[in-house]
Amino acid sequence: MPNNQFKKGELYSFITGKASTAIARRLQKKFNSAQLNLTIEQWSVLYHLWKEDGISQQELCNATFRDKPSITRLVDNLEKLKLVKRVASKEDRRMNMIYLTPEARKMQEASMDLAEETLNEALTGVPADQVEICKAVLQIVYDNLK
Amino acid sequence: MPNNQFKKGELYSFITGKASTAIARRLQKKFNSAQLNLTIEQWSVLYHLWKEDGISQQELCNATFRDKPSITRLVDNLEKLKLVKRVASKEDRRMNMIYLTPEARKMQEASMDLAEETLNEALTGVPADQVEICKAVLQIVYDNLK
DNA sequence: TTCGAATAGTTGTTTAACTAACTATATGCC
DNA sequence: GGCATATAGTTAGTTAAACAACTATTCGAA
Repeated sequence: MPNNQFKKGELYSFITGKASTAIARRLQKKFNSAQLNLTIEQWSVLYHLWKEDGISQQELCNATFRDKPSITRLVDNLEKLKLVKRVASKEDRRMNMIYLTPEARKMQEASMDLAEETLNEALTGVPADQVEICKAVLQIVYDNLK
Repeated sequence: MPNNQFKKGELYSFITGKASTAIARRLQKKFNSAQLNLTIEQWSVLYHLWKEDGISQQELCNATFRDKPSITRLVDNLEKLKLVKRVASKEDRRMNMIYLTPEARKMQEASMDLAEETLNEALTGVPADQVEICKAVLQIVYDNLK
């Protein structure tokens, strides 16, 4: 049952997601200024590996909401940068387990600090309770469409 | 002055914008099913031209939050699809004024209906006042980073 | 009036998303 | 055991975003 909250005139910015692209753009510039040679997409993969590495590409697909070809290419590029290694699983030879290199571990703190800084800039002037509501709405939207 | 609303553990989904990509993906599938041979990015350009055509590429850049090369290529592809025409301005020969073709005008209603339907699906179960708060927050975020 | 700066748009390069088609390995059923 | 099916990952092709470098036209100030 549609709830018809949207009129045709206001569809645009919700669909095009200009806020999140602006955040990503700002963070990318901070990475460049800090000589962190990383794209936001590569960072988003490392983000999950910093929490736990030695996971399969399929698990990275689920964590980052990307399809398999996208992860194949991101891991390709991260491997070229010597930030991760593919290791064939012994239990299931179809799987590549992805491990961080020491260089990648060194980048965690600086890049997370820049991400936190970016979000604080983005959310300046927004009351904390509205941020919470916004996060909840975006989660519901994602779940509705999954 | 940062307001430190974010802990490091919850940065991810705000930056990666998974909700808006899910919406765009859903809408793209509806376009494909309806034989509307359009990408979401092409649609986002037509969206502004339906409101007013005969505008310059620069004006399309501002309206769609894209840079000039992106609009050049989107207009290239829309021209190949015979949905728009570039017409050199008589007052300022640097400018291309972009006009819709009759075929493009025919696509307005069906595509806007699908966009509205997609948003209603996305926002099922979200109270209207929370949608308003979320829209306001995303607008502030965009303005903060602009 | 002319020359430097600003503006409008294009082209080339890299990275990435998505789809479809593909290979290789594993699983499960007969 | 052998074959159909599912799963993990790769490759190819198209579209798009971001950035830098470029051309052409216009504007503005000495």
